[in-house]
Amino acid sequence: MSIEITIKLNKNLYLRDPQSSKLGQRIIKDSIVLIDKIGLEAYNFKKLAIQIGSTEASIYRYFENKHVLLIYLVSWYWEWISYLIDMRTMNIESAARRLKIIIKILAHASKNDPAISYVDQDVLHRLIIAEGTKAYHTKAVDSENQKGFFLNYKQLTDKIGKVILEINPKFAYPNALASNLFEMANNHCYFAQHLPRLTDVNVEGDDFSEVEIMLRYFAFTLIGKPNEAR
Amino acid sequence: MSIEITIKLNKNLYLRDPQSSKLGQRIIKDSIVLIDKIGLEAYNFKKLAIQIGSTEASIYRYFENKHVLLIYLVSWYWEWISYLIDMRTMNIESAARRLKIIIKILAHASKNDPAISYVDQDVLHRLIIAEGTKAYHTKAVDSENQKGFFLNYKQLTDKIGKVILEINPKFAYPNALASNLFEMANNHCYFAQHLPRLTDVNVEGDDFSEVEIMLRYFAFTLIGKPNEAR
DNA sequence: CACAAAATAATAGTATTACTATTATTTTTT
DNA sequence: AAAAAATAATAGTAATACTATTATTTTGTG
Repeated sequence: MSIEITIKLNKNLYLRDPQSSKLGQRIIKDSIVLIDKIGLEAYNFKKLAIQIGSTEASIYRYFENKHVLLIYLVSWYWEWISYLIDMRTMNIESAARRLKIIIKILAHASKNDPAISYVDQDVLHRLIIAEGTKAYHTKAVDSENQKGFFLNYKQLTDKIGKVILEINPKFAYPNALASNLFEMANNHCYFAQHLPRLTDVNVEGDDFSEVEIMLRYFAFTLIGKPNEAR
Repeated sequence: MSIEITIKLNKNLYLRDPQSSKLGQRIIKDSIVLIDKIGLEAYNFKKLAIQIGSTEASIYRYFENKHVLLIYLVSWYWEWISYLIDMRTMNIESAARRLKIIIKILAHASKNDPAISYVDQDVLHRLIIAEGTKAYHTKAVDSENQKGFFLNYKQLTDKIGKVILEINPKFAYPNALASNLFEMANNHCYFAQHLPRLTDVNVEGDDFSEVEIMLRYFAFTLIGKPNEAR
């Protein structure tokens, strides 16, 4: 017996719910692994079909195309981070302490949560770092936004922004700082590994603690409670 | 009579120097316009060839593929920003004043400089905002990095980082802040226009002054000279 | 200015990609 | 056990991302 947590996403993101069947779950699971392995540009439904022993046509009955599938994966990540924040900040009075926990989650994306078996969260984290922003950097942002494709990111930003405002109700840029912490977390993990001159932090293996420390310094210095900065 | 400024880029970025011929210059000029218009994904050398009344094969003699061409355009932008920084901060003693000028340049990417006729800088700025990060978010980052494809970004980061250190030699994250100011400038222009809930700034038309004010606030608060923050 | 060399254009062709359609087979539901 | 739904197998199309070949035009040099 075990608890399965299911992340529910906007119905516009898929044609058939991939969580509702074995094949659907394999599409998600193996897409994450395959995109991580060969990159979004080289990835396609043909290769995925071969990987999971199915056919292109069957995959197309779940997702319109690989771009929407990417948005599905990214949304899944946004929603999962949101869930982790709720779990781990529950019952904590101090907003500053809650923000520290949030920053830890953003930087480490946490180790695999066995409650969600059909997604390898570490690999997904790598994928988000490498390909995440492509989800919303597209000519169709506005129409996709109208369909609610980016709602999970907005809600996550709201959530973090509200904690920031709790710490300092006069802070002028709660949402900008919130989304920037998310973007920075991903960017500086990537920079440390591939373009180290663009950052000052080191990442050894999957130890992102320097990123976490930097984000904490940035956040608390900006919000203006210097005594909380450590 | 007039002065023409030419931006020289890493020779690995092209097969034949596009600045050396009419056709090459049209490839650059029209690529910027076409990518801005239809987006990087829909853009290809066939459409570009039709646009400039040439052929695919001719374009392939200048650039290996559209990805490398994108890196060329982004490098051009990085180098141009570097040039603008040099020009406009020349002879200014105060590092803080120099940083303010840098932030203004990052946010506005300046209006068209008639000294460079074959690139529409406003359109290029839009392109960088929308597609810029795709240049280095690719499976081949490491090998492309070795070929020096991202040198201009690193040099720009260095340059800004040094000014930051001049203001506060004890600041621990000069390069991270530098690259983050660059990324934030682009991101928040984009967010304000397409995903406003991810930011707190407004952008009306091409007036990015709120982005500039926010970046100034972030930078000077972090660097730690609060009296300079305005 | 004439000729060689280089660049470009025209044309054609290939393998892969991003799909759609049709029908057969298997699985699920009732 | 029959009906409905999902999947697999197969085939096909238009577009993409190139490469190759040859003809034509432009440019550079003696």
